[in-house]
Amino acid sequence: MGTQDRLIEATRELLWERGYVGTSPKAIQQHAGAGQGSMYHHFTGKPDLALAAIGRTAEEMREAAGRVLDAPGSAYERISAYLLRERDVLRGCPVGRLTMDPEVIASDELRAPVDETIAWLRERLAAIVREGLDRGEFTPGITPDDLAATIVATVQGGYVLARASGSADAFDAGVRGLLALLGPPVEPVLHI
Amino acid sequence: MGTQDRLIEATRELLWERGYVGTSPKAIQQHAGAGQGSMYHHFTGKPDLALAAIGRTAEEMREAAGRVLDAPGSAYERISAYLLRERDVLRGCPVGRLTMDPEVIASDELRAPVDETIAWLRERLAAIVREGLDRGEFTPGITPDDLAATIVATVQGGYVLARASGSADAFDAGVRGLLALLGPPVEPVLHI
DNA sequence: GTCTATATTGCGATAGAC
DNA sequence: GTCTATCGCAATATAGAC
Repeated sequence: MGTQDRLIEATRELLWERGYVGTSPKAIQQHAGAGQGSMYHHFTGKPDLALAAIGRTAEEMREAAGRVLDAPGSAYERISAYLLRERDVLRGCPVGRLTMDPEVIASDELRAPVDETIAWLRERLAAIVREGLDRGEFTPGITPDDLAATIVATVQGGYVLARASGSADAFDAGVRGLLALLGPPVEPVLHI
Repeated sequence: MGTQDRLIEATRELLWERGYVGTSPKAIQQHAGAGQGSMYHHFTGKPDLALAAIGRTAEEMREAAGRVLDAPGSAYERISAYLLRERDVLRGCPVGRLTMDPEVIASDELRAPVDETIAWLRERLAAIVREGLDRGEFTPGITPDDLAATIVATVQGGYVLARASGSADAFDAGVRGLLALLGPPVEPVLHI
């Protein structure tokens, strides 16, 4: 891994842990084992470096979520797999946490990858809900876009509850509550 | 309003807007119209001031939520009123946003009021869900503590979606999705 | 209680040698 | 490409006059 990569990786870690306003160039350099000159050679400054880091994190998140959502199974099973997927709950979501950062929100450039990632996730889940509705898995009257927003919000809010209480239990409780409302999964009618 | 009060109010605003790591003593003094000496006379330093500010915000939030949750009506109606209560969606939750702050989470003193407020809210909602279950408003099999966590998570996560997209619509969508799963409210059996 | 002065450290970046 | 030197400014206080 080259110096440039190490700088990006260090920035990703620190943005996840401390956010944008809480992350200093010096801290990044120390984590990356790189000097000042090195950092300012590869990047124009902190915003440029953050943009590269956020972009990489967003891409990784889409890949990880995509793997779960693309797996075979009923709509309920795939949503359930997404909700129950392994997570570092107490660390929170490396993308979602950036929405609480005033400087990220103030910058269209930095906010864009955050917005796009969450929008992508909502659309992906809405499509799965639509499939489930077509197959009679969910009670009719459900609006796919709304339910998709609820699913993503439950996850993002679950991190808040977990970090407030200092325990991952709160996240799990929120997920169980949502799954209980969604299920138990109705056996689909077999079209033989 | 005395200088001490103005300092606390300024800190509350800035903590809400920028979080703990993003809020400097100098910014607090400027917002409060107070000098350095004044601030360090009334408070021992930034953590002390933040503690006073967070305490007041937490108290205010419990009062506001309590007013909605204590109103008369069915469990569904009270939960619905809580979810639909007026909010400054794009500003986020002044208590929940603190969970993303590394220095708040690292300090037991600063985290305590955050933890207690969210725990109080979850317990309050769980009690209402229990009432609703007793009256047959919800499908049996629902676990009150879990559903309470889902409700709070939907709100907290709704802020994340809204801030990511730059629009309150995402928050509303998440709430609609949850209400659709919870309802439509079944007419309770009348015990005449 | 509030003010100004001062101190130390870190932030965020530029310059120029190697 | 990486290093050290330097810069101007802000963070987070302390000291002591008024």
